[in-house]
Amino acid sequence: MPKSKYFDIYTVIRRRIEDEHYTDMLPSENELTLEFDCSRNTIRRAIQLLVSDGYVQSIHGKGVMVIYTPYSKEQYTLGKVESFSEAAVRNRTDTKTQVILFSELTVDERIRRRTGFENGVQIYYIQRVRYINGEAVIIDHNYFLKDIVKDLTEDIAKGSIYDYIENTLGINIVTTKRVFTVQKINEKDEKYLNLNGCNCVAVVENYTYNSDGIMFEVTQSRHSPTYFEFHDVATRNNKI
Amino acid sequence: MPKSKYFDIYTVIRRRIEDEHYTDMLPSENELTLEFDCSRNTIRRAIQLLVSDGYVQSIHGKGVMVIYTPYSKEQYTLGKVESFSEAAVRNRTDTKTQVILFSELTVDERIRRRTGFENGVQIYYIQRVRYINGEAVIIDHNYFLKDIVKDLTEDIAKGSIYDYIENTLGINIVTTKRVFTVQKINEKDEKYLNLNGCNCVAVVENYTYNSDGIMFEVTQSRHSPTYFEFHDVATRNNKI
DNA sequence: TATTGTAACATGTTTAAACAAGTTTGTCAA
DNA sequence: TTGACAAACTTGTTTAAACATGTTACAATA
Repeated sequence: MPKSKYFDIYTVIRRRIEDEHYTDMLPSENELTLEFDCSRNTIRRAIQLLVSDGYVQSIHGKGVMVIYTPYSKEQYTLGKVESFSEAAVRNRTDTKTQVILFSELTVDERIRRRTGFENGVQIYYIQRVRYINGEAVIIDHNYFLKDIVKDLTEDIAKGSIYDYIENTLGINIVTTKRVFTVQKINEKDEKYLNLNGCNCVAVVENYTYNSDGIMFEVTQSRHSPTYFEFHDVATRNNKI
Repeated sequence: MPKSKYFDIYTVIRRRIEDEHYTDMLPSENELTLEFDCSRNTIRRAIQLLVSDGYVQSIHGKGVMVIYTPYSKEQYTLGKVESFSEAAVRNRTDTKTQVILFSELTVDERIRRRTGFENGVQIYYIQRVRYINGEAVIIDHNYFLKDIVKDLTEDIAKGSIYDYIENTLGINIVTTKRVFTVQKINEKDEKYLNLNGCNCVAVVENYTYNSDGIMFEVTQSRHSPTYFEFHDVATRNNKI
């Protein structure tokens, strides 16, 4: 559904920045309004997206400055809400997934504390090892609400569960809350991951909400430090 | 400068969510428009900020759902663009800063590759150890453009450089790009930090831009895993 | 009873206009 | 030459209106 005008404009301008067509400043909002034949508000909305991507920065009274810098060496970047497979595809890497546990169970007190799901709810609990270029780099612990992610199978888990969720089930993923920590390795990390002598892993806890505002997934991803790299852009609200 | 209406409204609603005055859904945009005596657009702008905070999620045709969950155990959270001292103050922790290197130098090829600053530019290079509740938990390597961060002294570095930058120099920090990795410890980490047996540190590289769009600071913060916790909210753009 | 349709509500997109406020530049006066 | 000032730009905030689209609930219909 390529519906909205502002998103199309955003895409065009973003591409131009990546192609270094714009390097110093964007054309003024009025000029862009003329080029894209739309209102100033629509242009401003597109620019807002570029700001939150860290591509440009608006300067009151002067214009919109391009601050985009292409990343060079990254191997694996979770930029937005994206799955392992998506990121791998984007980075054109060879990937494989090994399911080491596929279970269905009922949330008890221990799992409730870990995930935030309510006691008594039915869930899938899956453990998977992720390989990039033949190296084991991530162990995922997935908890899915059975009510929402219906009829999950081990076979699906071998591929992309996100693809199944979005394209087969038609669930929209809207918000993801993440918590990053660094933790000492446990036995499974040691058994499966290529750790290169590290005794710690990068841990990303994901809490994913669908378009009904229901948190239907909790995932803990334990990354071998070697391949872990995460990018983020923050903009400050300068008002009191 | 508490100028804008939408930001005030955002602050009020955010407070109400934190106080659990709103738990399931926000009032509709039309109701909020009446209460705050403003246009619908202004309400929508306030809600937009709450969405990017991960406090609420809009559901087309239904309403705006509250998905706020208070954090419980966090010790140290860099939620936005905030300095060590700010975060510490927010979390009401005892902090101390020890300056272990204060130098002024010219960017050479090695520093250029590390920071992205141009060759020949004058910078401050500072190393600092940060203590929380008496424990050494972070080593900061700061690089500041001398042209912009003028007259920095070791004395200022002992306190909050960000306070000096913002309040004394009047520089506005707008955008920060961050890269997270996990790296093996080096000699300085081992010498200064409380590592609790970990042989890795959480590394956050900060690239900070002022309101002129100039990147004037590059900082590498090396965190002891024990105290490191980072929160993030991502929202997905569902358009093609 | 079950289904359909519709009205009333919700958020999403787009336009237009007006004014506020910061920056740049050229002109005019000292 | 220098300084002051105003005009012409820039982005920032706010309002108003119209229409699109998704959801809910209720009433009419089969």
